[in-house]
Parts: sequence; structure tokens; C-alpha cells
Amino acid sequence: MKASQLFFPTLREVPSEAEVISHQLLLRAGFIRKSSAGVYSYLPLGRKVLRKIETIVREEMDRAGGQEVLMPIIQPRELWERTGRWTVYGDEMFRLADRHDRGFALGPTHEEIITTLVDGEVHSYRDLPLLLYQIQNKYRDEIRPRFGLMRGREFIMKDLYSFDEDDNGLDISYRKMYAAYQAIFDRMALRYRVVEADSGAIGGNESHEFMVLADSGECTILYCEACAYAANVEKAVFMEDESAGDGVAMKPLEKVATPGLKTIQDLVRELGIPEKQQVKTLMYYADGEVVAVILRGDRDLNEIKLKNYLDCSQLFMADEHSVREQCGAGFGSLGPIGLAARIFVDSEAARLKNFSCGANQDGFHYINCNVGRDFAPTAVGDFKNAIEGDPCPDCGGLMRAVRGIEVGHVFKLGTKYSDALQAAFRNQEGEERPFVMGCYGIGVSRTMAASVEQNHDDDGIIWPMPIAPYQVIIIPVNSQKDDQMEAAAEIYQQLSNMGLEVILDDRDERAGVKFKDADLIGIPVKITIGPKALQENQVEVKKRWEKDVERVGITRVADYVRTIVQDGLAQK
RNA sequence: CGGGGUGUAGCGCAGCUUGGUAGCGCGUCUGGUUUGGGACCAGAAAGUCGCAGGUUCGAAUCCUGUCACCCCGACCA
Repeated sequence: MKASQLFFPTLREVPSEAEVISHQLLLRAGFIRKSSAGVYSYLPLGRKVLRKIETIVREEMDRAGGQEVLMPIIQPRELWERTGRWTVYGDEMFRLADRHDRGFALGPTHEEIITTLVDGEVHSYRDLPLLLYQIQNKYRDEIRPRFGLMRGREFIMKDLYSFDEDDNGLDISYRKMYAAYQAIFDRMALRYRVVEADSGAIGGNESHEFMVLADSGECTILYCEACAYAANVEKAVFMEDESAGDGVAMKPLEKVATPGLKTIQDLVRELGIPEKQQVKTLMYYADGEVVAVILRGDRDLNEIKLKNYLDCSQLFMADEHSVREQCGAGFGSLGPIGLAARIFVDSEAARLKNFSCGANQDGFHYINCNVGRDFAPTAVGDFKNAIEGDPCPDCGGLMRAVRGIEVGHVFKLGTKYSDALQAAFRNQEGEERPFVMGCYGIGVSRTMAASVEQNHDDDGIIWPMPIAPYQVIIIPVNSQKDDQMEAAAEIYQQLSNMGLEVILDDRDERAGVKFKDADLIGIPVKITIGPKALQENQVEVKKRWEKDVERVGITRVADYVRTIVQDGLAQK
């Protein structure tokens, strides 16, 4: 491709709307342009990268036994009502009506469609397992689209669905997909980590996320330094000290005046009570009911864990006004004693002896409070976030926290959708059984952004060879010198004949402009053709990820560059 | 949705407090000189100042409404 013909509008300055590096660079390098919030056009270079990612995904899905299909984006309301998700999915679903006022959704995911499709055509265990996938736009009306391609409202996703006879079959399909995902992200040279995950709105039990490690990631991951444990903070647990508080004598409950003291830190400072000897009381609305959650003073609530425990669909913090109505005191003076609401106590807080808490009266706290003696919890469970430094639940080793971008997610769905949609087959005994399903997603467009987050420097993007839009760029330093242009054209022809993807920067620009653009768009190998080296029948070869420039004889440069490209494609 | 912020030429911004002929840098176009890390000189084009009302002799500037976009929180590939 000649650069003079290639549509890649680069920007010298950073568009003010872009905050994270991948967004800035993809805009500046001319890979994407925004249409509206969270909705983008992909320009030629961006499209090429997407295709490369899609190709790797396809190859691995096919290798794992998947078959590609393409399902509708426009999906009928009726189907979503049968699984209850027309309401459950809420405002996040784009909805529309046709001229007859029939309801439709723009597909945010495809469980309903695929389950119905398979149910219609597959009736026997002999046809299982069946693994179907597609690569297609998904639509989610995110509350807040942000970070360019990282959280869009329209994005490209690969979604595969597995249909098996039983749990055993699902385990096999799940393991296949898990391995295929590792192969995919390995091939794209991403630094990632697989973590245990909460399954969220999609449903099901076992679930893992594939997290690309990057500071700009929206997820927090906890992993053990000593063993293989790693989990999304939403799901992460730690080894608690089961014997904490054992043998400590309970002291008499005492109410103390604490005028103006509202926070945990206030009590630490003014009364010298350590954080870990206090509890915090949080009031939440769970599907309309007010509930109280008790945590140790140094812990934060994990809303996902609470939501799962309560099995509710809506969970949000109560406002101060209704808290006051319920408890007789405002934030900062709440406590479990005398509360009418159901009280859920975190396991760690439940083991505390003689802790302090609010007295449900402004300006007063209790000290020497004890669970059981002073109030009866509705239930004790794990409702807290694990944090860096907590002991690993598997081995007790130290856990670390890092940020990650979720690029893949695998779920065991079980029979959630096949039950709801009555999708079933006949087993060997002639009995009707619901399909046992799994679903497996990869954010294709997000993966492109994640790769940039991990692979860039001050000058621009550094594409890994397997997903680079072009592998080589040839820069004649002076486009008006015939000898340079002829040498460039010759090398271009040789490399193209070898099947490499090459840009020839034939533009009548100064060398500096060409170098800057080449670095910005991140082409892995750069061949510079300048007067000095050319006199000695040499050209310069530079790898985007290295500092040094090599001189190579003009007759062997094509073979030399081919080796670099092949090495880049081969390495994991 | 709550909180914060921004809308002025393709991009980045100034002007707004204190109303009076719309500016700067980059980019674009023309001509010339240049040609190894975003060149120089000369000239040119390009903006209903997000939109709609209002106040005023006069509004980018003041007031009201509205839309869009960005950032921080709850969601997820």
C-alpha cells in the first residue's frame, strides 16, 4: 500500500475528549473516529487490526470445534420476555418499536436467540455437543460509555455458546474454551491473567475472566504471590482468622457521648478506638426493603456479594433522609442495636468482641458491643472486599492487587436459559432433557484498545506483529530523489511478493513527518532509505520496539525483514 | 441518574469577569525555497461563537431553557 493512497488521517495534537492512552493514540493515529458517545467508526488501519484479531479468534474457535454463525442484531421483545430479561436487563438495552408498535431490542447478547435456534433444530443427544459462535456488533446502552473503545455502547464481540448433554459435557466444553482463550490472548502477545469472576446478569455458576493487566483497567484483581489464586475483587475472598476473638471476655455494653464524631477516623482520633475494633453500619435498599449491613471499621462493602446473598435485583444505598426515618439518627451514628431492619453481619465483624458502633442517636456511640448478646443478626456472611495484603484463601500467602481490562469472560450457564425457553433434547434413554449450556465472550474492539494500553511509548503505538495493521513500512528519506524511490519500490515489490504487508511512504513529505507518522501508527518494522547508506548499497532497518538501527545490504534486506516478521508472528 | 467540567475554523486553544467590526498556533489551498525526526518565506480560503428564547441601540460575552461531549461514582466484552 502506498501511503499517498492510504486513508490514515493522523493528528498532531491530542483531541481534548480523550483521556486514556489507547483512546488518544487510536484517534491520533487515524484508526478510529467517534460518531457519538461510545460509538465509533473504524478507519482502514483500525479495520485491519480488528480483522487480524478476528482471524486469530476464528482460528482458535474453529480449532476448538466451534462453528461460525451470524445471528440477528434486531431481536423480538417476546423472546426476551420469556426469559424475564426484557425487564431484568433494564435501561441497558437499546429498544425500538416497528411500525406496528411491536417491541424489539438491539442485541446486547444472544442467549435467547441461540437457545431458540438450537431448540428448533437439535432434538437428540447424538447431535451434541454443539458449539456455535459469531463475531458481531453488540449494543449496550451503558450508563457511562468511556475510555474510547474500552467501554462502548456499540462494540464488536465474539460470543460462543456451548450445548451439552450434561454437566460433564459442559465441563469439557468449558475447559476447551478456557484453553482456546489462553491460546488467543497468547497469540496476540497480551500480558493477561485469568481470574475467578462473578457471573453477574448473564447468570450461571462457574465463571472466569481474562484480564489484560493495565493501570487504566476498570477492574481490580487480587492474586496470590505464592500460589495460582487470582480473582476479580467482586468475587475475591481471603483466609479469615477463624479464632479471632476467641477467649476474649465480653465487657458490659456502655453508651458514650460522641458529639460531632461521625466517621470511623473521628473515633480513632478522638477516642483512640482502632478501626479494627469498630464496626460500620450501612443501610441499603434491596428491592425496596431497607436492610442493614455490618462491617468491621477498616473494611469496605462488596455490593456484588451482598446482592448475590440477598438474591435481589435492585440494590442501592439508602439516602440520609430515609435512614433517619428508619433509625432515628443520621449517617455516622448508626448501629445494629435496636434496629428494626434485617441485619446482615460480615463474618469478620461477627467475630469481634467489645467493638464500638453508633447508637442510632445523633452524638452517641456504644462501646463494648457484642454480636448475639446485644443484637441478633439476621445472617452472617461474607460481604466485604478483599484488599491487597490479605492472606490468600487457598494457601495463606500474601495477596496483591492490580488493575485489569476484561477482554474475555467464560461462563457455565447450566440450564438457566434452556429451562426458561424450554429448550430440550432426547437423551439415550429417550427422556427429555434441557440443554446444558455455557457462553464465552471476547471483546474484540476492546482487545484492540487493551493492546494499545500495553504496547505504546511516547511516540505512539507499538503493535505486536500478529495484530499489526501492516508489518513493514518503507521510508525513502527524500521522495524527490529517484535512486531512493527506485530502491524503495524494489524492496516494496520483493516484500510484497513474499506475502508481507507493507506500506511504502511515497508522500512528498519531509523525512521527519514520515518518521513521526510511522512511529505513531506503530508499524513494527521500519526500513529507511537514505543517501548515505544507499551509496554503500545499504538501507537501515529499525524495529519499533528497539532503540538501535541496523544497516543491512540492499540485496539481502528483504530476506532479513522477512525473518523479523516471521519471528514476530511465531513468538508467543 | 447524582457530582464536576467543556462547547468559538478540520485539531488544540484565547477572547467572556467589565457587551461595541471574531483572534492565535497547528493543519488545509496557491507560489517559491527546502529535504534524515512534525521546514521556511509570501499569499489565500475557512467560524450561523452547540441550539432556542430573552435583556439591550448593540450579545461569543449578561439571563433562561435545551442539546451534545468529557471526567468522578453504580454496569460489563
